[in-house]
This record gives sequence, C-alpha cells and structure tokens, in this order.
Amino acid sequence: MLDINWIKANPAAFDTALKGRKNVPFSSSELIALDDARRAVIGEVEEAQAKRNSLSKQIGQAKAQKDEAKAQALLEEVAHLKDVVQTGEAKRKEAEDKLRAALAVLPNIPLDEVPVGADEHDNVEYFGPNGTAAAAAKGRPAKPSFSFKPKEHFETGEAMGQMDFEVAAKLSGARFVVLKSQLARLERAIGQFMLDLHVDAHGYTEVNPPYLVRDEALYGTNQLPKFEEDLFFVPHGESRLALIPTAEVPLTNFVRESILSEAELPMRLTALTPCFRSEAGSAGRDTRGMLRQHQFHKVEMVAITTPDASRDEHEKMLADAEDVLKQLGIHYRVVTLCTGDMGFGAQKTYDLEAWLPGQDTYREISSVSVCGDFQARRMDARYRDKDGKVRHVHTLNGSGVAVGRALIAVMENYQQEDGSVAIPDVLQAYMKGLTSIGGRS
RNA sequence: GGAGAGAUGGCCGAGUGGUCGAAGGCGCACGCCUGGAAAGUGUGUAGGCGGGGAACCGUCUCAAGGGUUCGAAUCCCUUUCUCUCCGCCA
Repeated sequence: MLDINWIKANPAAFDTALKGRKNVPFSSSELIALDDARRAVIGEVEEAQAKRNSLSKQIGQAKAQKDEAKAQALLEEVAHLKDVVQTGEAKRKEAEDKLRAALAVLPNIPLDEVPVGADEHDNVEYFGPNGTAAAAAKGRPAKPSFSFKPKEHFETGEAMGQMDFEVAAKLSGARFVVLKSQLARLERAIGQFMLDLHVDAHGYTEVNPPYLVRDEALYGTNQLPKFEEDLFFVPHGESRLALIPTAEVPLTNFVRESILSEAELPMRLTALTPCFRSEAGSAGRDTRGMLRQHQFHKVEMVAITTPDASRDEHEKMLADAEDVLKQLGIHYRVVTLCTGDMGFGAQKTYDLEAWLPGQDTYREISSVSVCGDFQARRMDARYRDKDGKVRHVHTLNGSGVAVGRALIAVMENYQQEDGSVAIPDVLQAYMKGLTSIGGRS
C-alpha cells in the first residue's frame, strides 16, 4: 500500500516510477481527486459532530443542575443534527473505502537503481554491492562439465523408479509428483539442511507456522485482492481459509497490527513449509518434470527491520540464500529484476538462478525482495523508534531456497553417467552417510 | 458439536448511560538522589484522521460491524477471536 500523502507531494515522481510497471490502473491525478473528495466529507462530518458533542455535554450539565427547561430547549436544538451526522458518516466511509480500494491494487514503487525494462530479458546480472563478474565467479561453485550428455531431472528420476508423475496424476491430476525411496529422502534432506543452515549460521528463528490462513493475512502480503486466482481455498464454516502459497504469508503477518519496540528489530524468521499454488494462467509452461507444481516445499526467510536497515538486510538475505547454493556446490547466477519483471509488492528483487545442465540453462531457484513499508502499511505493522515516534517497519522476504527446485538442481548437477546421482557432502549426514543414490548396485 | 466466561492503551488491569481517551500498575523517557549503579523519588508517556507554520484545536477509536439514545467502554443484536468444562478425535 502506497502512502497517499507521498503521492500528493510527488505526483510526477509517482507517475514516472510506475511507468515501468504492468497494470497500473490509476494515475496520480485520479488518486488525488479521491483523496480531496475524502477530505471534503471529513470536514463536513466533523463540524456536525463537534456541534452535537458540545450540545450533548450541555444537556448533561443542565440535567445535573435540574434545569429541565434548558435541557428541553437544547434537545430540540440538537435533534436535526442526528441525521446530518449519520448520513455524513456513511458518505465518509464510502469516500475512504474508495481511496483504500484504489491504493490496494497499486504496485510498489521500484527503487531508483532498479533497471527499467519490460520482461525477464531486461534483468541485469548482479555481482554484489561492489562486485565484479570475476570476483563473484571466484566465490561461487563452477559450472560442471560432463563427459556425456546430461539428462533432465525427470529422466533420471523416472529411470531410477523414484519419481512418478503417473501415480501422482492418478491421485491428484497434473502438476503433482510422487517421490519415493531415496529420492524422497533426498528431498527431505535438502529441506532440513537449508533450514538448519539459516537457523544455526544466519541468525533466523525457526518457525513452524499454520499452512492455512485467513483473508486478512493474504491482504497483508499482497496476495489479495489482486491475485486471488493464484490461490487454493478450502471452505471453513461460512468462510474460507487459503492454503499458503509461500511461508512469507504467515511469517510476515506475525507483526500485523502491532507496534514493536525497536529492540525487537531486526526480526528474522525462517520456516520449511509446503506451498500451494494454482498456477492459473501458466498453462503450457514447464509442463514436464517437477519445476512448476501445485504443491512444493520451500524454505522461506522473512525479516522485519527498521527503515534504515532494510537495504543492508536485503544484501544479507541474498547472501544467506547464496550460501545454500555454495554449500550444495550448485553453480548459479544472480540477477536484479527489472521493473517489468518484479513482483507486485517489491521495491527491488534479486533472483538466484541455478544452473541446470540437463536443460542447458539457468532457472530461478530463489527470489529475494525488499518491500519497504509497502506490506507494513497493509498490515499496519509499526515500531516505536528511539524518540518514541511510531513508524512503519520494513519487510523483506526471500526463498532460501525452493526445495523442489534445489532437488532438481542437485539431480542435474550431480548426475553420473550410470544414471545415479552423487550426494553433495553437506547432505550426506542427512542421508545416513550415503554418497550416491539410484545407481545399479 | 454442547454449556459457560471473557476481549479495555506498548503490556497488565479498574471502570455498568454524561465531567471517561479512560484509575492504578508495569515498561519507557527525562530529572532528583548516588563516587557510579540498584533501590527510592518527581514529571511525562495511546493511535488514526482532519485543520494549522507551530503551539494547538477538532474528530474517531475500549475486539469488529450494526442498533437504542441528545449523549455509549458501559444497554441491545450479529460476527470474530480467546479461555474453562463436556463430547469427539490424530
């Protein structure tokens, strides 16, 4: 949610900033008109309320003094104000709702340094705050080379007999997968490893949140009102609950409608949860394999910070996500998303793209975003600063990383010519010491 | 699912129709006391919105929404959530 006062003060900046964004339904002048209408109504209503309150107080005093005649006269004077106040309040509510509804569908303003562009082709590779391509490459796992033609993950998985899309279809339809045996264990190992890493080495608090959430939480993290069709809902009494599309929803909403003390910040939370996405509108994309599923596991990182700290926290969170791929030995690159490719609530987003030799391309495995106070305004999440002033917090979220896609990356990068998959060192402890799975042995 | 109790400021908690945005406490801030601290002590301390350069003024908010009333934290209705007991249950 953007601040209408900021828009009023910077209408040109607003219109320019959102030019690179898709689907911006309102211009600054339309929003300002809505706000002016709202203020006009407020003036009228409050004047009537002030008059009514003062007369009512006088009635109380007159009655206390047993001056019935005066009380009666005042009663007649105040009578007509009742209607004025009531219709005024209704008009006020309408004007406020209109403005809020308009603001709720506006995307966040990208930070100045975000590259302007139309789609993923305009994303820009990122090498760290002061980084160069050469320096970044040094710190990252190298691209593997193969003496044979590397296979895609589903070829390997199906050949092993441990990845089954047909059984999954029988149970649940398209875009589901069944993992079995050692591959199921490997998926679990990857999730455990990543969660442990963020808790033990990166300063996050482990959280096991609910997987079903209410509409209010979804509104706070921008899934509602605009992206309802991406979600799965289950009926619940007269109402409904949504299956979380990401743990960002429960974790970020921890601080909804609260005023934190500055000492509690930064708050860093992480969780390993299933995620559920209807993938409406992505028919035909990534239909082979388990790259794009209705259900997948993900380790999510969320940080709540003061406004001053959010930019540094963004770099830290990116580094935390990168650490996962470094430790797993997966070659990757980082891109800064351009204005046209960024998500609705983000000020700036880095994507981590893992190298998939079977596909001979980089694929997104993590997305790390700083949202500024955009979500905090929607959630009414604030903190009290050192001077006692109440201000909105900043929120960040990032995948650290998607478990299903990490499994794909491990399977493709660690595949052997005999169809087996070597186990990265850091996962062996989670695999009872196994160094490879799926081999003919 | 049945019965009952409850929801008040950053937190705890008092308050059953007018002088209540709300006692008291905790916490926090500033001061006094102290060699320094603790303890003690004094003062201050809700948020949103509107107006104003500011001081400040107005308005709304006591879970949410509606109603009664000139006037509601307080009375009535609906909803949500929490707790206790019973039932069911991994």
